[in-house]
Amino acid sequence: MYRTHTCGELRIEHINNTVTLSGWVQKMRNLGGMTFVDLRDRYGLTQLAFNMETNAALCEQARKLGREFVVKVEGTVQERSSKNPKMPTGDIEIKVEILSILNKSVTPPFTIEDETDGGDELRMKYRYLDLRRNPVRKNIELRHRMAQEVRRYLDAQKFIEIETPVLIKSTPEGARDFIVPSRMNANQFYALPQSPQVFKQLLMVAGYDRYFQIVKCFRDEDLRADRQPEFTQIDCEMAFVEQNDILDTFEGLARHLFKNILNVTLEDKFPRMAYDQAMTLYGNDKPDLRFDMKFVDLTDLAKQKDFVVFNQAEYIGGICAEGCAGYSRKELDAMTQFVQKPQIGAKGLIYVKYNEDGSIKSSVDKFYTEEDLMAWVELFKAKPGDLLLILPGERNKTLPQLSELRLEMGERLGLRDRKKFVPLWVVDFPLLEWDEDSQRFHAMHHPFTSPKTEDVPLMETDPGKVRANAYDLVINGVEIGGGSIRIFDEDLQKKMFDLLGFTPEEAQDQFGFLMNAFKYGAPPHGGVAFGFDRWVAMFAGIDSIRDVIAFPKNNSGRDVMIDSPSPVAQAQLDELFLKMVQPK
RNA sequence: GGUCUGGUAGUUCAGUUGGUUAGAAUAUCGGCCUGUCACGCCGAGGGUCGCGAGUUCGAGUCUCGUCCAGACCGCCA
Repeated sequence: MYRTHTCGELRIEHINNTVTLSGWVQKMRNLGGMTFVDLRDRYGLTQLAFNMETNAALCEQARKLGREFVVKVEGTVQERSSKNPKMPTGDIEIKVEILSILNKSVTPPFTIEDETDGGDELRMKYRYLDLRRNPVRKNIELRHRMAQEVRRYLDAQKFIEIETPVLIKSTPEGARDFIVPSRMNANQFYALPQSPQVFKQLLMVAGYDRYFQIVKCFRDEDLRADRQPEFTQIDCEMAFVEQNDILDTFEGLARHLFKNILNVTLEDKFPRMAYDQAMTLYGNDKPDLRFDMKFVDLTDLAKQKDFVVFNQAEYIGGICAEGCAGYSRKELDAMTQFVQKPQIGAKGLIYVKYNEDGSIKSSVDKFYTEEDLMAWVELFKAKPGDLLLILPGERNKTLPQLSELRLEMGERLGLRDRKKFVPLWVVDFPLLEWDEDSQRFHAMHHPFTSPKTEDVPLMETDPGKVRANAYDLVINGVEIGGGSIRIFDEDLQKKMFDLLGFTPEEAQDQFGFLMNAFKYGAPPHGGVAFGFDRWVAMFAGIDSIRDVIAFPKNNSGRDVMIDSPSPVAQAQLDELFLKMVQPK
């Protein structure tokens, strides 16, 4: 037998018990006459004590252990003569009687400690060692508990978990597909799913009216800290529901997870905000509502004087940064540089200081009187001591720039508290967005999203104005999930494909199976998918989803541990009728 | 596809206007030490300065190219 207990469970009440423990050598402390060894497993640390006086041979053996050796010990639990209140097992130690080395270890390339000395790259290469560290293990365990709670909640709501295929068909819409060549079907390819979208809709047609799956999805696009080529969704679909039924059901899921994992009670009804309003007030379709700082539209008021920068601007908007009137020239310059970064791209930043003493100082004093500026201050509802930050320009460029500025100010003012959680449903997304490159409309959500009934006539006259029955769940400015009520009518779906620029033949070729299915009694249905990795990262209080994935890929989509992707043998290529081409 | 930052001991980093033998901490190894738990003390080994070219009497340092890593933009229905 390898163990009677884990390394995390022995306490003072186990004194005099004879126990067997197995684990890894975390640390050795050789004091000469005595040697202490910290033994580690998933559950904790237990101190092993060896004494030269009582058993010299055993103590000599213990001194030869190295970091990360795997050992089994048998011995007696004894009370420590000097206890360690920082450790759960700090009151006891094992007086070892038998020590067996189960496996040796070479010296690990970095220290297996909470604060490791290893850099990211090295820890990725030796991920199996990094996973031994507490902070990483905690994230993986958190992920497990969240997955279990998702299943518990959805099962109680009569959802059933159904697996869908991974080798499916490539479709032109959306992200780039990963493709898999077929050996048995020469020159034909499977694609890995970007999501199980069409399968879950087919399950609705099949009458499985509440489906879910915690499932891998694949998108061959460039990566970020919060994006991986393969990622996990909580994928859900319901039949015989309207938008509100879905929002209520999944608000329930969110509340369940927050309560059972973080012990955070969220409000009973999540606020809902139309997409247009989110863009106007926050310049962003996923506003962070942990703080207010709404945009104020200054366009009309500011255009009354001889200031050409404003008079030429389509839109002038600003935010009120509370208590920032005391900002120095240096701080204001830093803010200006922030909005001028290429990623943000504003030309400049205008400020108005509403000082504590009621006086006003601005960067546009030459063009506006104190009375003019006082009218701005009133429009912003600013208090003495506040600072107005204003950006002019094209509306659809300035709103996102102002959003970046708002988030930066929120950060500087400490308003983005990681312990605070503010959920929001953003609803009424546009059905389509115009794509300049291809000179056609793209589906903003996906091609199966239903337009709002009252907007259907606009599909003929002004497709860009059509709103969709689509919604995103946003928490703290992070898009946690999104979904829509689907089209379940064959004719409407055809019209949608037509708007997206598919010929009837192309639509039939790509999505014929779905439209055929709709001929056989498709129920009204809709669903939602949550980015599970992002949700776990948020609960873990971190920004990178890599830290909540056991074996993540790097920036370039490589797994540096197994070194993939990698070339394959010529014979494999031949079997698949593939030929290599040298990249330019 | 683009912008920016970085690459020096096993590891994390420092390295001055371009100038002697490239340092520190930690890890590793050896010695001492009977209550440590970031043990302590003494000592030792450990470097193609990512790679290639160039400028120079002289390059870790400057220039160009290249590879790798990270962040961001484009992209991601």
